[in-house]
Amino acid sequence: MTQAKQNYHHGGLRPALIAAGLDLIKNRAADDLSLREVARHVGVSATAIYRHFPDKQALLFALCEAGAADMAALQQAAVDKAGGGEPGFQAAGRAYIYFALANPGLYRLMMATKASADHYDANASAMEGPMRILRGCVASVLPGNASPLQHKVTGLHAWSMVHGISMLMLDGLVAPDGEVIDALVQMPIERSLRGTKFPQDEGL
Amino acid sequence: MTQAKQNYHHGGLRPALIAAGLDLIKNRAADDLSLREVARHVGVSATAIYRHFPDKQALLFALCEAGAADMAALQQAAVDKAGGGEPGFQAAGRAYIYFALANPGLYRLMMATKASADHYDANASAMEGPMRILRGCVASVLPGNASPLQHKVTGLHAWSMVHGISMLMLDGLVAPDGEVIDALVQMPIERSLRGTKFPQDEGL
DNA sequence: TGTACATCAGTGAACGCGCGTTCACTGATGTAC
DNA sequence: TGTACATCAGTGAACGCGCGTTCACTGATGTAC
Repeated sequence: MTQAKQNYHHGGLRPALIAAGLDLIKNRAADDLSLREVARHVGVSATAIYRHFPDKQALLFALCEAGAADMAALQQAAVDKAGGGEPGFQAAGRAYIYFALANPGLYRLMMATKASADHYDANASAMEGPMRILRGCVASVLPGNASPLQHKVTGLHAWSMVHGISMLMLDGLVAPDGEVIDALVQMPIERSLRGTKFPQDEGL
Repeated sequence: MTQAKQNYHHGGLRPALIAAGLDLIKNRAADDLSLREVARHVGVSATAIYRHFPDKQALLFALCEAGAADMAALQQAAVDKAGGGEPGFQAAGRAYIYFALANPGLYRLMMATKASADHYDANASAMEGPMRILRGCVASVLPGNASPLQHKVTGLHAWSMVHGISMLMLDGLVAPDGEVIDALVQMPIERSLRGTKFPQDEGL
């Protein structure tokens, strides 16, 4: 019986590290995560990580990508199940918030990690997936002749609101409450249905 | 000429420490701040701090209180200048966002420091001042017969939105833009003017 | 006004901690002949 | 199929860092007589 003296992973260490990182940070209150902790969790020496990631930032960025992919998938499923349109927009908002509430540390990390650190193209944000879904929802709800500014403001209205309420709840400043969440996620929709022009459009 | 061998502060070290802490953290990108750093900035040994604060959390909490007082004062001035009512509500929202953008590290600290740490009454949040102003604005804009739920949702709509857009801009996910800010801060007002009932009120 | 003394507000050295990262290494794998 | 060897994926020791906090201390202040 040969006892391996080295923890050989056959090239599968990278996914194992990512899985461990997600495991550790998901339900954490903060977005703190140390390399050594991840290595310990996998049962590997800390320095082994450097075979698969150039540095800590790279590992964290990989976690962000995995988190954003999860989130986007959940949102897309919610939109599809709701049948798109206004109910789809609401469902996407709810999915966003509930993802954040269910994955405090990971969500914080995703928002805190400047889309690029110093290693990546600044234009390639990990949040690209959720953002594309948001744009789709906005488009499905605004009238066909809506201006780019209307698209932009409606999207930011929705994003800032779901992000804001998620953070307030995660930080313990607002008690989590499904009724409140339901009421909030329809705000951008009500707004869009009125078709009001923005002040700028009226020259105010 | 007697050279003092000890940096004696005549009981004024505490305010000096708070001022130094604010000075250091205000324009920082993150909410990191070390005791030793504050002490260095004041020109005092790190351990001197323990004469005035039981521990680091206490110093940080003092910074939060000072920051929240600043913010509330700016908001109140904005409301007064705008003459209250709807313009006052908008002005308070703008003041909130611009405070956050102008004081990144401090604002983050204020929101991250769980209103209480382990040293304080969990009910006494440092954000009490700004929250009171928000409630006043909501009341001045809603009809007299508005339900408590309407007050709650309108307030949370506004708070989550200004908090959300502030964080998105601070985190570099959305480019700071006065036009967008102007458009967003009037969302809760437009909503309130419609006087629509909430789904729950209609039994939906 | 001068002096003795209690109290208070600083000091520097030290503790123990965990971190990210580097280094020279060793053992495992897979490939060419 | 067996062997020599290049490559690759791990290892443990060590570096230097800054941190929050404790400790026994000393020098400054203010007060009672």
